[in-house]
Amino acid sequence: MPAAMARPTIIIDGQPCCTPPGAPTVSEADAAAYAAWFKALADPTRIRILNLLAQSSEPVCVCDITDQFPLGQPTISHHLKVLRDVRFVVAERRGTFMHYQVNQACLAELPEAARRILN
Amino acid sequence: MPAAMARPTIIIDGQPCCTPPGAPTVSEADAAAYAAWFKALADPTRIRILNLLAQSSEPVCVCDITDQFPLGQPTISHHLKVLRDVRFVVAERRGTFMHYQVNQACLAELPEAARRILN
DNA sequence: TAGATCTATTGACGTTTCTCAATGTATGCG
DNA sequence: CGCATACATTGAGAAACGTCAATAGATCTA
Repeated sequence: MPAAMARPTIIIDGQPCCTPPGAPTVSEADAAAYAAWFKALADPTRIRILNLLAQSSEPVCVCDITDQFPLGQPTISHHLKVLRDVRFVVAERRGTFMHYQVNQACLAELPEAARRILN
Repeated sequence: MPAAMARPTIIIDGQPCCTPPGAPTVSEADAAAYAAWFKALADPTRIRILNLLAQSSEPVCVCDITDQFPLGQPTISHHLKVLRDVRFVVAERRGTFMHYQVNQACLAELPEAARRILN
């Protein structure tokens, strides 16, 4: 609130500044965790990688993902690591191939997070 | 897909590499737009600012927001601008005060975006 | 008009992010 | 074993981000 005066005395246009809000209900730790989730989604390529994986009923190998983007294999591998770190995708080996698929369970927690933030 | 061989001939552990996925259904433009939304949420402070605003039935002035965080006023102002730019919050003047509130309509589009990405 | 207050903008600095080229690792095959 | 293939990691460079101090703009009051 404005530091200069005690609150109830501030009147502007017949209205007080505002009733002071309480502290956020989401803790700093939770906010950091949610931000990490959203950060993983904050890149167009990762959005489209998720979209591509979500369309396939079977796990998809890295080379087939790479084929769909004008980016090098290390870059795709980097994005997949970001998505893996927040568990939005899971990987499985088959021979020399790595097969990726979306982790529905983890992504399903997003709306619940949004609800907690906005409640 | 692997460049070295034609697909049907690849057999590893009795399994082909994988059936090639189609292109992403989300366009580059849409992915960029969604990424911009998530980017606005990809910071703990902005998460908590939204959370704070969502708790208040009335619009909240900047000074009352600033009071809740160990950050300077320009930094809070910057975060509010980021949230304004994607319309997650709206602002209104009352005298010298700016009053912010969440834009429920805009935030309500997020689950729909998630559905389109993961469909 | 002059001063005070609230908020926004600018410029700078360090950190993080995205991308690529080069290299490393793991697995399978001959 | 040695080679080939698929993927991961490292390091570097450019761009974007978060933060602050300083300044500017906008509005009210006297």
